[in-house]
Amino acid sequence: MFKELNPLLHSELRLAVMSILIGVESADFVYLREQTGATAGNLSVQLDKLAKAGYIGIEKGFRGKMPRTVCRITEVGRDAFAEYVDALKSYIK
Amino acid sequence: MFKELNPLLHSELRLAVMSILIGVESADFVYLREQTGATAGNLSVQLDKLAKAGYIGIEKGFRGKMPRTVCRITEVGRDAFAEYVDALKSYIK
DNA sequence: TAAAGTAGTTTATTTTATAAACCAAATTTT
DNA sequence: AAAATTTGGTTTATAAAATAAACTACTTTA
Repeated sequence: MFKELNPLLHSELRLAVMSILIGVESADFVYLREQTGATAGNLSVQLDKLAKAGYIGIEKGFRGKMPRTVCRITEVGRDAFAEYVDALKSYIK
Repeated sequence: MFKELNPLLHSELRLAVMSILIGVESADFVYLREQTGATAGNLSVQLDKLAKAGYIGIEKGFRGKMPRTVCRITEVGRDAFAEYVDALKSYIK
């Protein structure tokens, strides 16, 4: 009757991050923080979880002299997101 | 950009319960437990939360000699569900 | 009448989310 | 050129949530 909701994606902030990343080539930490309105600490933790699941890739580098964290969705992440959206539909229609 | 997800509805079990109740006149505890696959303890706790928020009404009575708990969605619950679904769309499309 | 089943509730444990505190380097102010 | 502030984060502590396990109360069956 109801499909299971991937608990990693069933979280407001992680879902927002994935929602942004699915629509862009890449996005950096500051952009994600601004768009989601999350605190840096919370964002840092949630990005780690997504990365550990292989849903996103994280590259740490520098823009000039300042550190810069760039995130990108992976194919695995894209699939998981699609499946999550599909599962959601069993609840909302 | 992203609408806030009502945390009371952003829970797999509570969402499943609301999803069932929105489509029927009423449903009893056992039916909800069977349809959702939840444990009785978990269901009991989550129904309480929905009731305290005024999203569902709970009537306790008897069917013959056995206790029977009947749940029904309220107008407030219906509205909250609709708003939640609308908010979700800001993440998944 | 003892054992097992039904319909739940309460309590305890685990997991999760979030905020607060912190760090290192860069930039700005005085 | 120190001192203070800002930037870009991470780590740690706390609060909240989900879940399971244990329990209660009553009923049915053997």
